[in-house]
Amino acid sequence: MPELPEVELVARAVGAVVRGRRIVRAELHRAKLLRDATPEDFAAALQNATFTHVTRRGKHILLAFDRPVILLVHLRMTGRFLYLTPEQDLPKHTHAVWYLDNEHRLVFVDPRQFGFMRLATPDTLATVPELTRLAPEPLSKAFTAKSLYETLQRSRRAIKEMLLDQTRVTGLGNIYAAEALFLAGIHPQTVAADVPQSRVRRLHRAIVEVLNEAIAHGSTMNVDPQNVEGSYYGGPYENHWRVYDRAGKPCGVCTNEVQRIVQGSRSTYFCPRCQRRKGQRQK
DNA sequence: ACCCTCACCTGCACGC
DNA sequence: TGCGTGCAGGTGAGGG
Repeated sequence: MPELPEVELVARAVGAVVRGRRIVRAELHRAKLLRDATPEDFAAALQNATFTHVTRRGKHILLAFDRPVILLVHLRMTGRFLYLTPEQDLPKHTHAVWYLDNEHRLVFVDPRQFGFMRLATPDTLATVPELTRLAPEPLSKAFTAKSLYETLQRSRRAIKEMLLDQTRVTGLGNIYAAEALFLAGIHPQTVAADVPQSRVRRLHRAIVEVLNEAIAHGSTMNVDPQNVEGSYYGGPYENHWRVYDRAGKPCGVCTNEVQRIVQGSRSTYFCPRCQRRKGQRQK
């Protein structure tokens, strides 16, 4: 679910409420949530630890403490953090609970149970399997038009599928991959290696733009950990997408109908006029 | 090494 | 109202 911008906003929102808080007790209610460790390990590693900072790598959230422990969390499709007042009941699908020293609880809920956590240390973080193969952060200097071009040149896969591959480009998901391709005017089924360098430069700019735009527009309400029922994409900024989930609706640029196709068993949305295939010509 | 499909789960919107 | 169907924002294992 959440893609890089939402994960970034969740990390900031969680950090804002837990930084400096000590964990009185930590409970893992669903053992399988934690890879390679038990609920007992989880409780022992975090009891009496104080949160120091919350960061992000790709779509992973990294919780750091005043001891050499890093808790890595991936929300996948439906994982959420909530910050509960003492009066609030544990929501359905609560899989982890951190009892804080201010009587509040941080909880992790995940109806589809796709999310996961892993215990690491600052020293072993670089060797954590989920992180080792990730491409550079798209909002860092390491992500350049040149590096993107070189990556795309090495593959005959469709450009849209390449953008979803976290080992090639990190942070994009189904929504922002579609949005970036629209901004760059690239047909999603174009073979990655066939995208000319000038278009890749535009794509690079588009990726940075859609990610930054989403972070800037992300309403606090959407990611407020106290907003138990909230959706990452709901609220006042819902449906601001240019093509995603707009099949049959007019493109905002040319008024043609946005199309939905299936790639790798996932929906892709695009404007057939603004995103023509190489060799396709306007009628 | 690359590329493809399916599996992992629950919830929701839709049509009958 | 109730039930079946298809679909959902993300990977990762296992096959060719």
